Amino acid sequence: MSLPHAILTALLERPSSGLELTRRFDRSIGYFWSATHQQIYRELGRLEQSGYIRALTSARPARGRKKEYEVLPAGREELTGWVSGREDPKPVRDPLLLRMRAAAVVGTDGLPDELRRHLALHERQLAEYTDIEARDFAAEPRERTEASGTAGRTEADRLRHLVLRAGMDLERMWVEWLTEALRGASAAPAGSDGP
Amino acid sequence: MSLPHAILTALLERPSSGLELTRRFDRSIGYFWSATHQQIYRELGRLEQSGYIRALTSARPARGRKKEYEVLPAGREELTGWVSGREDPKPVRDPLLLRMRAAAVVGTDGLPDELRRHLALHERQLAEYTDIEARDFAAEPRERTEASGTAGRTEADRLRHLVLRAGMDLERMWVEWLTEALRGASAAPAGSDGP
DNA sequence: TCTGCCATGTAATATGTTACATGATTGT
DNA sequence: ACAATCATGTAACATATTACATGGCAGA
Repeated sequence: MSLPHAILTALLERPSSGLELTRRFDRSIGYFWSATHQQIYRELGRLEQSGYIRALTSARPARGRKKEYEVLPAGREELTGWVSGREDPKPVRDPLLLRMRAAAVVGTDGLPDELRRHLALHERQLAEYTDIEARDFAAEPRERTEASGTAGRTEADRLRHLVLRAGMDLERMWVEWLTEALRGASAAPAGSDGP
Repeated sequence: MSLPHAILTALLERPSSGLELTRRFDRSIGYFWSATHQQIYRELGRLEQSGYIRALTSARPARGRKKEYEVLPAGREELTGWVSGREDPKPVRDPLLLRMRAAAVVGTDGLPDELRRHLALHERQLAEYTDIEARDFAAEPRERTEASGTAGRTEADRLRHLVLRAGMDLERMWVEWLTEALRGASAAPAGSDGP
């Protein structure tokens, strides 16, 4: 049940239309919660029906017309409740790990290439995050000098920075793990599960 | 499309009934690919219809009767092809990160407790993996001395060990990240997003 | 025979993915 | 007029989750 809350968060940060939301789910928000435009439109309809959000701009429900949404008080309450609630971390579900386990049974044919490919992808993602950090969180969290605006903004920045750091830590973890995995693989490139 | 391959892998490692598979998906395999018994039974039916697996034991299709499955050659081929194919890593999708981003907007009320709870869970999971490693992969991968059986078994062990290491690395990453997140949170325990 | 557990399954719902359809706007 | 693009949507399907139903078997 996270998609509606992801949308509420995005709309609180800035009221948007469906397509604008879709674009943001391809960038900042999408770095830790992805969604397609079909999901977003469907969910916008539900959120509106539940009284959590409201459409601005025009009373015409025309098809090709831009429709902006904003969050209503009930939506903000719902989100606040969700943030403070409990939700266990979901168990890992990673197809690549599954494929390695399968390779232990049917042989590693073609796997090393795939590992190299994934390594490159994760390195690229890490580089992207590093750029974002340099741009959006340049200095280290200074100890809240009087020059840094309201205390609220500082705390919000700390949280957003933490989220980005999690993304970076994850990418780094995969880069290191894949590097280690390939170190052993190069010695035995082909399938070698015996007869 | 990973669940059928997870099941094929599990059945190749050892022919099993649906319930036995369910149990294994709660332990070893479940550490990187979880599934409920409903998913498993449904998928077993499909795999049988596709000619990838076959039911052993008895011709009686009775309801409460145990039914063991084994993988057919076509199933092994399907799995081999999947291992060597391409599949991009899925973008991260983590509710906790989403909640932190939401907390940056609506306040961090109740979050630190939840972070502590997650920290404890990840520490426990890491400890469990550490136990498994000590039990199943005690010695470091010796350089394939003549005493270590067939070369194939050694390679398979290396792969299984790598998968476990990925799980450990992930847990460690979360433990460190949550610890860091909590270091800053204790100073400002309540919601503080300002007016 | 009753209780508890093993084992397999159905049904309903929620969520996510893929392909396609339709109208509006802008530039040529 | 036409093409390209913006913008919102429908439909069909695939996958995952939750709750419940049914039968078999073993022991008190």
